[in-house]
Amino acid sequence: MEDVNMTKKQRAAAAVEKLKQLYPEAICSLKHTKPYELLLATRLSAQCTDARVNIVTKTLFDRYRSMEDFAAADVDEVAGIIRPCGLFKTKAKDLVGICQKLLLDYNGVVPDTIEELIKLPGVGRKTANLIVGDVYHKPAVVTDTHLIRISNRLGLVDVKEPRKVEDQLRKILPPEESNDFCHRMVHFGRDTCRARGPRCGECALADICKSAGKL
DNA sequence: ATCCCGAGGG
DNA sequence: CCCTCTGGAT
Repeated sequence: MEDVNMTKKQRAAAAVEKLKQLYPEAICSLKHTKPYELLLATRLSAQCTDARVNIVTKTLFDRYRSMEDFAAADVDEVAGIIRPCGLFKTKAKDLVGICQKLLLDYNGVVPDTIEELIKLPGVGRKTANLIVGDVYHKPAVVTDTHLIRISNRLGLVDVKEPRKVEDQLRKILPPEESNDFCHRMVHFGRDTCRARGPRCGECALADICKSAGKL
């Protein structure tokens, strides 16, 4: 059974190892060929499955082949293409605005810090962390809905606000492990530790989980 | 009905 | 803190 005396750091270390076994490769499931494409795909992923984002970006990245193409794009036309992803008016404005600002203020290079990335329209800390981690291979904590839910269930954190979850996880995760850990948590959340109906009976982390058998 | 790898504005 | 943006899958 779960050891109630485990510290959060010990629990985190155990979760890191178990998830490595479950998901040897920590894959980002958003298809892309360039950093700015990953940035746009991540913006599209809000309230939308990655599978659908990948269907839409296949058409989108074929229609607009460069940052310059996006910067000059008609927002309504972009909105028409990305409609199935939801929130399409805001997202369309953001995609065009992101590329315009990248060209104007960053010489067409996607910035490598959270502080600069969140200055781009529609880019918050979740998206910024994903870019910092996946493109620049720096320590990142990608606080998507899965990470927040599972971190609370496991007992790694005791807060819901994305910013606080990020800060608490930074304190207990080895920096070199945090990015892959976040990717694995997403897969774990889809497969086992689901929002509703978590499959505790077949969960490999039940023995280190604060909520095992209580959901 | 509720959820999906959110962000911005009030 | 709250609300809104939004379509699609379950």
